[in-house]
Parts: sequence; structure tokens; C-alpha cells
Amino acid sequence: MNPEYLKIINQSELFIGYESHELMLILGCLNAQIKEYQKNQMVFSQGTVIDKIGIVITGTLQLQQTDLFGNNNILTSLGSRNIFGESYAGSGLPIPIEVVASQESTVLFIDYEKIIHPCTKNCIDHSNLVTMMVRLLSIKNMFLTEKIAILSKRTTREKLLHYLNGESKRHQAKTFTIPFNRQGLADYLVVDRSAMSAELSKLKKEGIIEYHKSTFRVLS
Amino acid sequence: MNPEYLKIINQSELFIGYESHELMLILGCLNAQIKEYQKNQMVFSQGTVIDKIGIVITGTLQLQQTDLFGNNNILTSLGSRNIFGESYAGSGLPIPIEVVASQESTVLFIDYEKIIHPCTKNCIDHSNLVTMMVRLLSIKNMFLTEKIAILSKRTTREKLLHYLNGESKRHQAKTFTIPFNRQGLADYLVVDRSAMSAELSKLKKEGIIEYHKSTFRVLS
DNA sequence: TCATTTATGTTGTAAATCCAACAGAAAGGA
DNA sequence: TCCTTTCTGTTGGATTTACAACATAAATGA
Repeated sequence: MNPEYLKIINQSELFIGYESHELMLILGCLNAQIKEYQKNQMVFSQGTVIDKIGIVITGTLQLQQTDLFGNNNILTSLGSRNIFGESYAGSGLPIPIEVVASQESTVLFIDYEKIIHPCTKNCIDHSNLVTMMVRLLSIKNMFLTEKIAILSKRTTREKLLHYLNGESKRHQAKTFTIPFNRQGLADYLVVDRSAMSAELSKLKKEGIIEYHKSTFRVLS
Repeated sequence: MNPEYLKIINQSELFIGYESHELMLILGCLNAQIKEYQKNQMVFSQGTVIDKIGIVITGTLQLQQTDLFGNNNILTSLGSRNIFGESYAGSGLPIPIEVVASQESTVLFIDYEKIIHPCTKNCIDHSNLVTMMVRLLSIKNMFLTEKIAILSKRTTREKLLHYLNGESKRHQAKTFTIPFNRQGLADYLVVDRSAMSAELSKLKKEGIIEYHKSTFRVLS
């Protein structure tokens, strides 16, 4: 395998922390396979059941979904080191979205079954791949649950307060820096940026929060 | 173990389909333990790292969260057969919520590690517990992702159309029945019931959908 | 059967959001 | 440094929602 590729795989969440010779052995044992895609070529089709996960080596893939009116909605873009398909492969259900290469791309595929039930003999131990996989799914799960809790708030004010309170708890500090600028935060909370800015000002005036740029402080 | 308990455990998603003697052996090998809780007693505390999952045998537990102002928000209620804690145990992160018995309850606990890395010798094979666990996490993940996609739509109309389109695809049919009454659907979409009813009427008038009670048909 | 409760649809009003436009601040580059 | 671009806050008007109140339909139970 191309050593550049190995370096990238080694940076993906699933394979982080291995020595490169270990990684090579594991990938061999997992029967991992590289595949190239041309621009606009389909990687996973909507409605199929998949049994492999993918890791983007080079290029960009897009998760997209077609709506009632035939419009193509782009859900996410995936770049180098990103893992995809793990929830779908694990569920055994047909996938409700499609994955397409939005430019020429290289992808590594691994049989999901081999990750979940690693071989135990004649092979380097890679049973902690299960733990890593489950951790990925679990953490994603927690993030999604938290986001739903936020989106379930009716007003911009409530969404902001829930988000800031959650971040405060997560950092175990009243003062913390968020990984968003204003537009990014508005996108995350699914509200209008200008309305959100106005609400932030109000909260500051009312003495409920303080902030400077992306550093916030909750006062309570 | 109480045979009534066994019957309930056998109905939980994780242990469905086993013969009762198999189940007993597996539970023994997993070192599963029963614990009783009084009303208002804490099961899991916010901020702790947990290494067990729970299955409710009898009674009711509540997942709840305290907000900035000290209000206790109930996120979900858990009843007989429900599994909880799997995402938190799998993540290795401190839990952002607390679990409390809202009435006298009986709970079965299982070490998470033993599910993910089942023993392979001197014991009945229960390696498919990993598969079941991963399937649970994955399917939950897909549901959460779908819900976020819906909640990310700005208007009631868009939320409705996205939801109905998704259900149509899932059922692979233009006509399908949803598991909600109007209030339930409004809660799921996080919109006002009456406004939603009005929007449904509009969509029907415009010839975009048809419906009768909880049976819908998308026309496109 | 009739009475009661629950579910659903309709409407008007108040409140909140979105959108657009703009101005000043901050950041980045020549 | 100056110029340009990006980011942030502010405001007013159009749109959408939430809320409350009510009427009718459907379901439930005595």
C-alpha cells in the first residue's frame, strides 16, 4: 500500500495510534481494499444494504438525498480521513441517502463484519477495533441527541441558552470558547444569524451571559 | 433468577430470540446483576462515567437534565424492557444527564465491556451480542440523523413534506400509515398542532398529499 | 343508546422568525 | 499604511408560527 495512504488512514479516528507496521498487518487481515472514483461516480446508492464502511483517502465525497420534487440536497461533504457508512452498515437497513464522489477520489473499504467480529488467531490482535467502532457510534449518538434537544427548543433564546449551558457543563467552566463564528453558530442552531445576534445582545443586556467574539461566559 | 424477569429480559431488543436456558447461561456469563430502586432514587448521576448498561425490568425510570435556572427537564421515560445507557457506556464520556427511578423499580445491569468483548471459551457463544449492540446504536443513529434533518427545516410545511417523503421511501409505497396521531406528529416535528393541521389542509387542497386519519398518500 | 371524552380542523391575534439592507468593527493582504 | 474582505450588530417590514378559543367528528364507556 502507498505509504502516503497509510499515513492518512493512520489519522482516521478508527485507526489512530497504531504503528505503521501494525496498521499494515491489520489492514491486510481486514482485507481492506482501495478503490478509485471519477467525478460524479456513485459510491453508495440509495436503497441498497451495505456491508462495508469507507474511509476517504483523497478527494471529496458528498452525502446527498433527493426530495419529493427531485431536488438534490447535499447533507455533508466528506474529505480526507473521514469515515462514512458505519451507521448504515451496522444497522443492516437500506440506506436512505446516496454517496457520490464530487471530485476524483480514493476510498478505502473495509468489511464491517470483520471489524465487529475480529479474527482471534494467526493474526495480530485488533479486537480493540470493536471498541473504537462502538465509541465512534456512541459519541456520535450523544452529539446527535444533544443537537436534537437544542433543535427541539422553540425560540432562538432557548436554543442559545441550552447550547451555552451544555458547552459550559462540557467544559466544566463558566467561561469557554466555542468552535463557531456567528454564522456557524446560527447554522448549528438552525436560526437566522441576525436574529441570533440580536438575541445575544439582549441576553448580554439582561446580565444572563457575557461574550467577546467566540468566548462566552454564563452568569448564574 | 426470577422466571418473570427472564421473560421480560428475553423481550428486550438486546436479548430477543434466545431460548430461556440459553439466556440464563448468557446472563450468568455476563455477570448480569439485578438491583432494586426506591422512588426518586438515583440510578446514574450526571457527570459520571458509566461502564454498565441497564435494562428496566419493572417500574419506570426517567432521563432528566437540569438547566441553567435549576429546572428539571424530563427527556424520556423508560419502562419495562427498555435499554438505557448504551451510548454513554460506549462513549467513555461523562454522562450529560441523570437517570432517576420515578417509582419503585427493578433494573438489570450488564458490564458493557463483556458485551463488546465476549468471552470465547468455556462458555456458550454469545458473540452476536456485539452485533445486536452495534445494530441498536446504528439504527438509533439513523433515526436521530433523520430527525435532525427534519428539525433543520425552517417551516412546518417543509418539515411535514420531509417527514412524509421519508416515510414514503421507508415503506417503499406512496400510501402508508404513520404511528402518530396529530398531536404526536406535531410533537415529533416540534411544531404547533393546530398550525400543523392547517398546513396539512393546505397541502391537501393544493393536491400535494391526501390523508385520512393516520394514513397518508404523497402525490408526485 | 346516550353521554362523555378525545381528536381534529378552523380562525384571529400576538409573538417570533426570517429576510434584506445597512453600518461599523475586525481581519487580512498588498 | 491603506484597501478590501469578512464578521458582527442593528433595524423595519413581510412571513410564519404559537397560542387560545371554539366547533365538529370520532371514539369510548356506562
